[in-house]
Amino acid sequence: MKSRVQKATKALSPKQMEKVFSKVAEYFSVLSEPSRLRIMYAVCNGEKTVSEVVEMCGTSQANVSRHLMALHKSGILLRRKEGVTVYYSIADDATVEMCQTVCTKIAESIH
Amino acid sequence: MKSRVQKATKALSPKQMEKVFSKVAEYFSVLSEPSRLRIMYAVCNGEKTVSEVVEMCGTSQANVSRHLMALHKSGILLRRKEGVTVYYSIADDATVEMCQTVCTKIAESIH
DNA sequence: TGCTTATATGCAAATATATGCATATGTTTA
DNA sequence: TAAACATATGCATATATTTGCATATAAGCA
Repeated sequence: MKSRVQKATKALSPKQMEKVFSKVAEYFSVLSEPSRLRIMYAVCNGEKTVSEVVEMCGTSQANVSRHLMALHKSGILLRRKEGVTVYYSIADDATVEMCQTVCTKIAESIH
Repeated sequence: MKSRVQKATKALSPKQMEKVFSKVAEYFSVLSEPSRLRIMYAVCNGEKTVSEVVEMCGTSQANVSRHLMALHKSGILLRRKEGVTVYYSIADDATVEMCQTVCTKIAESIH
């Protein structure tokens, strides 16, 4: 009997597998920076403007902007422009839930 | 009412939060390389030796060894030595399930 | 002891990534 | 149109990461 992972990927050719691995790696890569996790934490309670995130995170505007853009380009955040202001929000709750699961597990192990 | 993420981290000081973010980032970082995901895929069906993984992945022995070690040090893989041979296996099914969830989502979006 | 096999590691080169600083873009208001 | 404000981006630099190659370590066997 095949494993769950094999089931999930059984229809894929080796070349397609490579593509999946590379995309999945990209996805995790976006979440592999403390600065971006801080930003995720700021945004995960509801839509925020760039300035709001800057204030919440205490990093430079340029940096926050770039990270928000990266999170958006990877599909993790939605981006909405209203006049001069740009709002970012969670695109997919699954990502937040995943982060929360990992955070909780690690937070517990810190005590 | 607080969000789930806030609940999960409400007891933590800013300094502890930083520590959590940095550890979580590290965790995702380990999964953010196609080579390591390939290795995870090779190992996720059951314990494998380094040589077996080398053969399955078609990468150099040095690389596979290093990646396996990284996965082990981050707590994702278990490591068991028997004579000259070293066996690696999944330490925590949660990680594999998470990878599988992400893989499936991305594999679907490839068609 | 010497040889073979399995695994790990040191080092250097190539490549990627994050950051700060300055500045561009684009929108609103006077 | 000019000035003010919000956001994005180009460039240089610092830092980290991956990889290949050679070699170390360590166990088993002749």
